[in-house]
Order: sequence, then C-alpha cells, then structure tokens
Amino acid sequence: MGTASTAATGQRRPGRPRSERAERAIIEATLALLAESGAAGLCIEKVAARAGVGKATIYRRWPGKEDLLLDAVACLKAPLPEPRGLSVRDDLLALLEAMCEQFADPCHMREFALLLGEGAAYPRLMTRYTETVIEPRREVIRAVLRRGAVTGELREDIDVDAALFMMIGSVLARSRYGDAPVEPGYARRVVDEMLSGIGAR
Amino acid sequence: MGTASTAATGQRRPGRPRSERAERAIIEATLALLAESGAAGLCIEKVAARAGVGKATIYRRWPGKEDLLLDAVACLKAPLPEPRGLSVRDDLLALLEAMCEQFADPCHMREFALLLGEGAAYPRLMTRYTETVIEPRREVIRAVLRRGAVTGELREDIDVDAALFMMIGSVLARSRYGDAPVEPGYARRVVDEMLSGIGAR
DNA sequence: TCGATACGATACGTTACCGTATCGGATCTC
DNA sequence: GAGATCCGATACGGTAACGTATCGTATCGA
Repeated sequence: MGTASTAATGQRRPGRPRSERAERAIIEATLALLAESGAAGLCIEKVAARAGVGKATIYRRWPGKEDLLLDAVACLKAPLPEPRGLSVRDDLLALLEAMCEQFADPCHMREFALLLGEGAAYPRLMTRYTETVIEPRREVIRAVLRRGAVTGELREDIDVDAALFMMIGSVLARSRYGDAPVEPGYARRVVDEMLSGIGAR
Repeated sequence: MGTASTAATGQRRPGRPRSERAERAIIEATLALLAESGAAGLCIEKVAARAGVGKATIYRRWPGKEDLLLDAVACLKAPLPEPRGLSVRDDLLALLEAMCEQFADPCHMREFALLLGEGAAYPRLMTRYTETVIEPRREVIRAVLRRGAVTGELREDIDVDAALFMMIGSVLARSRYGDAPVEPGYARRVVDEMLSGIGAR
C-alpha cells in the first residue's frame, strides 16, 4: 500500500507501530464517503471524522486525497458469482441478475456512476477501478460466452465483445437515477432477446 | 424560465430592462462549465467570469446554482438524426453510429457521465436532463423498433424496451474513460449481433 | 429631465477544506 | 526506564467559493 517503508525492508522501525485498526477504519470510511459523495466531494476531514481518527494519522500514511482513494479502490472486490451453472443461458441469467441486484443498491450505483463521471478528473483512479472491479467482471462474462461458442450453445462465430457490452450495457443504461428501478424478470428478458435475436426468422 | 415576473404579467417593469444578451451568455457559460467540471464543480464565480458578467447579474435572475443549471439543461437539444432510412437495419445502424460519434466527443461524454454520477445529489436536475435529452432519444429508437415489428423486419413479439437498452447500453458501457475509443464498425457489429441473436441456429 | 432598474466591478464577512504543527498520552524496542 | 514513533485532538494560516452589498454608469418609461 501507500504506507511507509517497513514492509519493503522487512525491518521493524523503532517506536510505536502504526495501528492496523486505524488504517482499516480509514479505508472503510473512504469507501463509504466515496459512494456517498464521489471522489470530488470526498474530503480528508470527513474521512478522519467518520473513521474516528486524527487528520495527521491519515496524512502520515498518504500524501493526499488521490493516493488515499487509489489504495481504497484497490481494496474493492468484484463479487460476481462464479458461474457454474448447467447451461450457458442459466449462467448468463445468473450473472445479469446479480448485476441488476447490485445496481439496484443505490450505494453501488452511486459508487459506479460517480467514478464514471469523474474519470476525466482522476484518470489514475479510474484506471485502478477498471483493473480492480470492472475488467474482472467482464472477463467472467466473456468466459461464459466463449464457452457457449465452443459447446455449440451459442453461435460459433459470436462477436464476444459486442455481446458482452450489450449485456452489461442493458443493465447499465436501464439503472439510471430517475428511471424506475429495474423490475424482476428484466434480466431474463434481456438474455432471451439476446439469444433469439430481434430479427425476423 | 426562472427569471422575473414581467413575462407572467405581460407588463413592462420600469427602469432598464434585463439584457437578453447577458442571459444568453450566462446560459452558454453554464453549459460549457457543466460539460467541463460537472454540476458539483461548477461555481457561479466562474460562470460570471466566463460570461463576462457580474455575479449580481446572475443572482438577480436565479436564486442559486441548481436553479441556474435547471434552466441551462432545459436549453439542451438532443440532436439524434431523424431516421428515414430504407430498412430498419439501416436506421438502427445510423442511430447507433451517431451515438458512438457523440460519445467519442469527450465533451459530450463528460456532460453525460457527470450528470449521471451527480444524479443523486441533484435529482431535479437529473429529471430535467432525462426529459430534455434522454427520453426523446429513446423514443426515436423505440419508434424504429416498433416499426420493424410491424413491417416484419423484426420479430413480431420483440421486447422493445429490452432491445432499446441493449442498443443504447452497448455504446454506453463501451464508451468509458480508460477504455480504448469505440472503433469504427462497432455499431454495425452490435446491430448485426442483435438482429441475428447469439443463440445457435 | 427624473425615477427606477440593470449593468459590470468589486469589497465584504462566512463557510469549508486544505495541509502543517503541536499537544499530552500510549506503545513499541533496546 | 529511555528514546522513538504513533495516537486522537485541535489550532493555525491559506485558499476558494459562497451570497450580499455597494460602487458609478447605462438605459428604460413617464
């Protein structure tokens, strides 16, 4: 992490060691505030207050806001269910339903949307988020699509990336603020529409 | 608009009338700064500076930032090409290519992404943006899809909304910061994948 | 011409957050 | 126990934007 050099050398520094508990509280508070107010709205003083920590304890570890956010975002997990269904259709359905569920949580939605919007201002942060959260999820879906092309459940010459973004995007475009929440059954409709195609037989 | 009551009564108020030119400059500067920094990053002093206007000239018309933004966003247009192609496929292709092009412009992308991310903090602003920009565009695409279902170019029982969001979302999910720019031919790949479906024949 | 209002400019006090410094107490190693 | 470092707390000066007030000038109706 962005912290001092003890880990690098392996040696112990003299004096009181840094509190692991404080560090966890800081990261946790950072992620919570990130989801609430976005990267631009996040401020160190609020992080310190929520973490129950002095400002100095933060500045001792990270030089500034962006470095703190960078480490915080790296701690995010991407809890998409590992697909182990029987059919490709069932796997896609489970993945898409999990996405719908996550985006229905206003907290996750905000986290994603805020980072998306602020990507231009914080490019390193956006890159880290992509590596940590977004790309692993995409890869899970890509794997299912490729598997389908091999087993014959999907067209052999399927355009994996186009299909990937159609799936992900259908949830993303639907889950905007101001729209009605995604209704149950939406994932199934998308998957079936993708499988059968919209063209006439 | 949010301005004073002369329009409502139709009567002229005594004294020097408000400058139409200043009002236009303010709205224009607001939209420019909105695209650059988002709603949260926008500040009245910068709007005044860019518009070449005193702060009082802004506060005389709008009580605060959100009301100004509300009027500014209402002035946005949604320049999707009116489809008048020969086939449904050509129309969808043209619409999707126009979307790709617009999202390739960093300015439009930021405008959209920033508003999306800040939707939670400015719900009225988000609603206005949806009414003015987003929903009209969706309706154009819906109309083409419905037409296809009638003419037989598309399946008769097509799920219009699912298909709509798959189309829009494929561009949206692909056009993130940190990703490579959308390559030419992407729109065609999406449209053809949607028409044929990814399921095996 | 005169009163009323708007204009751009600028000064003002307020608030929020920045990053730094310092405090007394706590917790490590030697 | 001595020295070093960290702890949470808080004070500090600096900066940015807030929204209000006040300039002298400009432009309208009566």
